[in-house]
Amino acid sequence: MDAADRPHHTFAVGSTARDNSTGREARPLVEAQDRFVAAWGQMGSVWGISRTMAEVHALLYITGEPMCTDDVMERLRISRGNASMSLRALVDWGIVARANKRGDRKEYFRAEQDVWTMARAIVRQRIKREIDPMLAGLYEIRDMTRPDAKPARRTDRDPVAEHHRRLDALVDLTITLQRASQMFVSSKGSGLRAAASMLGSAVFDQPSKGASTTRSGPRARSEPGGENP
Amino acid sequence: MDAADRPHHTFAVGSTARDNSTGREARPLVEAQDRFVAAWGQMGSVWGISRTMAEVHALLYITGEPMCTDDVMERLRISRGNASMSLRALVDWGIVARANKRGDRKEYFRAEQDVWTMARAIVRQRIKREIDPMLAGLYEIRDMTRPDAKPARRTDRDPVAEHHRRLDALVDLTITLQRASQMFVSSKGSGLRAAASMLGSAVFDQPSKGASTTRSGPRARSEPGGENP
DNA sequence: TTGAACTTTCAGAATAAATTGAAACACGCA
DNA sequence: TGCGTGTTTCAATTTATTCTGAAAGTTCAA
Repeated sequence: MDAADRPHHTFAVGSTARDNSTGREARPLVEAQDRFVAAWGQMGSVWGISRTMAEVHALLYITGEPMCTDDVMERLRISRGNASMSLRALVDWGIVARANKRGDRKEYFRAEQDVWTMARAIVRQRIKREIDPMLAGLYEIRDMTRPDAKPARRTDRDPVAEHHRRLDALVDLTITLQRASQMFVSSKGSGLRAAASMLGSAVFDQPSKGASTTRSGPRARSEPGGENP
Repeated sequence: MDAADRPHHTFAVGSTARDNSTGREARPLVEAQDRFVAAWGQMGSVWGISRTMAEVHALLYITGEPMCTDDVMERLRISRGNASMSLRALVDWGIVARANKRGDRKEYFRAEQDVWTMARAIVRQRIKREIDPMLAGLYEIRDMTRPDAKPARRTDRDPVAEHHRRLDALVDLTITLQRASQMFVSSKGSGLRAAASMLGSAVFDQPSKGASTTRSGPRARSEPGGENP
């Protein structure tokens, strides 16, 4: 189940085999581009953005050319509305920029070409859209039950206390993830790689007992582990 | 639009307010649990697993109790089939374990209670299901076009060369992500946090100018086992 | 081997999400 | 102002995903 899934994309190439400095390699190149577009689209649907939006991004990235709405519509065979929405969303995410060609009133769009900059923009958005709200939710839920003034009849097996402990553990995990991500976002160059190669395989780990539950305070930093696929 | 979305879950509590050592705090506790279940379910759909699967996991985690299929069905008001599938998937992911109660033929399930262990299991699966296949795909696509023996008429503006450069940059990013994730997976304790606090804020980044694109050769260690989600 | 107690499967139904296309909307210019 | 060009919106529709529930499958004790 790869590219064979959406035949209309995979082969939508035909007429689009446009001019290349050397006309020669054109067809295979375009086919490879389409394959990439399809693959990236799949990936997109796995990480929660619409398949089309990911495809539009893939197209802009892999060709490197600024394109206007019509170019995208034609190449991807999608409707004007869809193309417009997807482009706008990509601009919102900060991985595609508007660009104007002089003497042409149309708006063109070009994808960020540096993959690390792109990755940072994506992580930034995910912090904002996923991590932050999750954290807010966890706090709110935790506060639905009072820690219960009296430390429970018998100290053992207090369900509410355990419930709080579990939420706190999750809060702790989430905060760490948030900080690590923020650090990556504010890094320069290929931040993650530098960080990763620094840590010998040995450095990881530490006991880690009592989770920190308190809302703020400077702490961890590192790579977005498996965070943002 | 928070919990108000799915009224049937948010209020499915009624009869379920079961015995707690102290019957007192029961209702608020159960409500907080349901709220957590709903929140975690939302999150799940963002990261590509089904809402129900995430809800089942949330329930098992937040109660800390081993539960059988019927318990889950009743509490979440879902069908037997759905409960069964979700539980199995969670076991596959390695974040829920089967457990048996003596003198009871039913199968019980309990969620991993250590959040870091849980996070590692999740990252492990995502490497396998998302990163590895993506990497395999990128290599395959890159190989669709030959690097073109002759170094191009004019050295500048060779579309195929640029195409390769872009794919290589992505490969590089993906491999780094893969390695960082693998490192997290094989860490102990609260790996990420420990690692994070090690690196001063300064270490990040490195010039990384012309994108270290030359990766080529080594096929990385993906597991193109052909299988995907 | 039989059958009660559980679990898994899967076709169809229900639900959710993405897409289209045409109308409404901006903008700059003669 | 009125017009041509280009962009955005959104109700209706199409497509994809998830859920149900009953039937089929397992397992084990007797």
